[in-house]
This record gives sequence, structure tokens and C-alpha cells, in this order.
Amino acid sequence: MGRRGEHSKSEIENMALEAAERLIETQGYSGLSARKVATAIGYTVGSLYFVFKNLDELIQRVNGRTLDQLYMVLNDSLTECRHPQDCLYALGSAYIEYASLHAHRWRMVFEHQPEGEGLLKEIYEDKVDRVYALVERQLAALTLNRIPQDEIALAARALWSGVHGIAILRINYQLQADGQKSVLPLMEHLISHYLAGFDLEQGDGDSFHQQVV
Amino acid sequence: MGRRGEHSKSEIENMALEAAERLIETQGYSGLSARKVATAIGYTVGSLYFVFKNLDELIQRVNGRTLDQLYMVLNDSLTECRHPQDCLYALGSAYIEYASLHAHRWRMVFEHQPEGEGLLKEIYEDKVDRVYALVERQLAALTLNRIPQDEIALAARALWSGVHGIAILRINYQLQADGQKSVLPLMEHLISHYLAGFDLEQGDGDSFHQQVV
DNA sequence: ACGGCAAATGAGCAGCGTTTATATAATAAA
DNA sequence: TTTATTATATAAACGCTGCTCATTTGCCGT
Repeated sequence: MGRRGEHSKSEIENMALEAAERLIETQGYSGLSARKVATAIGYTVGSLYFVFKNLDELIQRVNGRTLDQLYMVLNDSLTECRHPQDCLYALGSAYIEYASLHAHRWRMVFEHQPEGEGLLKEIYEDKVDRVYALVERQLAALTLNRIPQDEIALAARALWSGVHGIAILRINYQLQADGQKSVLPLMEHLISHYLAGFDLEQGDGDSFHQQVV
Repeated sequence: MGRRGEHSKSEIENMALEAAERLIETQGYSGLSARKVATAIGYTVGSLYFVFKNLDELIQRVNGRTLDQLYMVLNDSLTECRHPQDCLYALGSAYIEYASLHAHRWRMVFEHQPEGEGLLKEIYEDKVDRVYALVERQLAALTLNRIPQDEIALAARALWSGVHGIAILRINYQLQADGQKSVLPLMEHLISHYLAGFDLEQGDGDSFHQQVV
């Protein structure tokens, strides 16, 4: 049939993204295919390529939405904490919980290598930065803004690399699958040790102060 | 043709693994296919399935070899350090360097989800433990063996999650591609802060002492 | 009413993992 | 030496994949 006009381009786009997310959540990346997505929204393959350049673009769009969702969850986790260190625990806890609850979607964000350059990639990186900013804000508060922003940015990335790694541990080895409480002490252990070391190293001119970014 | 007898089963196995590694190193996971591997070693697809149960098994075998190689590199990095903290730096540096040099192979170790149970998976996990043991040994030395082994094991995983995350950062965002020196300060920053915090928390009965594993 | 145009299709291409009947070469038996 | 057996390698086939494109369909303005 020709133009049914039932859905606008952006409507189809949204339907496809939602269908793709559903497929990924339930069956993982390998369960995703253009034909499955198309069928799920009542169209055929060709129509998908009318809206997305290719599957890669669709995946990048899904990843963008995942990052948005993650940002919101993390942001919401900050409502019930006051001390920055507790807020970092809250962020870490929310991060690990999200990773556990949406393992497939979450993994895809980091495992899918976007090919080539493009506007999408920049948007993507902005979304990542926005998530990191949540951590940076707490670190800045904790150090009473006595540490330059670029250094805070690096510290956030270093620290969160650790939390991220723990989330991966949690997922890959199904560590304590019964209620993901069990890796939380590990996370708090990492953060507390890291922060404890932070105070000791105020302006001691170590190698970290080299220009890195 | 029938049995040419030019290569034994284990010879074909080796040839296939080497060919697969070459494909992955140069073209990444998506560049790997049963037919490509078979062609590369002068056989046809079917013969591959005479040696491996399926592609998944071949990949797991490649990952095993990668872990062996990684272990050796890390082990060798310890020859020129004395103080445990310097040894941890050396391990971190070697880890990040290996990840950068063999990004595709290294990523596959963590991103490929081995399906189902089996002997291979256990061997695989032993290899992972062997790598962690290198870190644990340094942590134990640093804390003068005053901390129980299971706690050291967790600390190693927490700390190395951070180093791992930094390696991911290095690869994903091509952080300072000109000589991977630039993320090393970040790694040392993480380790030094973490270790600085370690001494402060001797037996203070925090949540970390809960039974986790 | 009809022409033009946008939307949607579905057949087709090359490649994928995997299975299997078949052909072949080396070996064992007669 | 000839024959039978067995292990090995193959090629074809199945159903799937991402992606393209000629073709058809239906709406909308003239």
C-alpha cells in the first residue's frame, strides 16, 4: 500500500525506538533485528530505513534515551541525602540498581561502538557528560570547591570508573542475585576509601596535577 | 575430498584460534565469521564445526588465550618494582597498555557473554581469578597481611574495577591517543587515593565487613 | 476527475551460523 | 593386492541477517 498517513515520521520513529527497547530489554542485543522492530510496529523493513539511516543509528538513539533515563534516575536519587558522601553513595546505589534492572540496555550503551562521526555522537557525549556532572557536583561540594573544575572532572571519572566496574561485576557474575544489596558495601568501600585519600592529598603536587585534559 | 590428514585435530584448532585472533585484532568482533576463519586456514565452514561445537566455543577459547596473555604481561610488569604501591601502578599501567594495544581482543573478554554452563566457563573464571590474584598479592603486602584474604579479594576487585573503567575510558573516547601516557596519572590518582584511605579504616567495623561473598 | 507525489511494500542481494548427506582418502582386513 | 571400513572434508541447503530499490498504493492539490 502507499502512504497510509496513519503515523507521522516522528511517530514511527518513536514507535520503533520503543519496540527496539522492548526487544533489547527482554532478549538482549542479539534479539534485536530490523525485521523484528518493523513487524512489532506494523510496518515492513523498508519503512525503517525511511526513518533511520541504518540499524546503527537506531541503536545510538536507543542509547541516547537510556542515558536520559539513567540521568533522571540518578538525579532523583539525590532527594534524600544531605552530606555529599551520602549523595555519592546514593548515586552509586542508583547506578548499580539501574544497571542491574536494565542490564541489556545499560550494557549496550557502553558496548556499542558508534561508527563514524556525526551530530548524534556529539549529542551522545553531552549526555554522558551530564551524568558525570552529577558526580562532579558532589565531589566539588565535598572538597568545598577548593579543587579546580578540570581536576574534579577527572576525579569523577576515576571514581565512577570504579563504580561502573562494580556494576559490571554485579551483572557479569550475577554476584548475589537475590536483591542486589550485596555489592553495595563494595561500592561504599571503594568510595569511602577513595574519599578518605582525597583529603590527604590537597595540593601536594603529585603527578595528577599534570595537564591531562 | 576426504581425510587429507595434513593437520591433526589440535593443529586445526590452533590454526583456527590464531586466525580468529588475527581477524578480531584487525577488524573487531564484527569482522569475525566462521567462513572467514575457515577460509583463512584453508578449510571450509563444516570443518570448523568438526573441531568446535559452535562459534561461541571458539570465542571462549580465544578469550581464554587473551586472559593467559594478559596474565603474562601483568606478571612481567612486576619485575622492576619493589614497593607494593609502585607494583600496583605497574600493574595498572600494564593493564591499560594491553587494553589499548589489543583493544578488540580485550573488549571481547568482557563483552562476550558465554552462553550456558560448562567446563570452559569454569576454566575461564579461574583465569580471571589468576589475574586478580596479582593485585591481591600486592594489596596483601601493602597491608602487611593484617587483612583477611576474602576482604583483600573484594578490595582487589573494587580497586581494579576502577582501573578497568579507566582502560575503558581510554579506549572508548580515544583519550589522548598520542601515546597512552595521559590516562596513567588518572590511574595513579585513583590507586593512591584508594590506598591512602585504606590505612585509615583498619577494623572500624564499617559495612564492608559484612559477609559479601 | 485526474496527475503528481510521497509513503509503503516486498522481492532480492550478499552474507551469517549451523546442519547434513555425500564424496573422498587413508587405513585395516581379506 | 584388492576390498571393506572408517575418519575427514566438502558443498549444498535452511533460515536468518542488514540493507537496497523498483514497484505499487493511496492521498492531495489542481
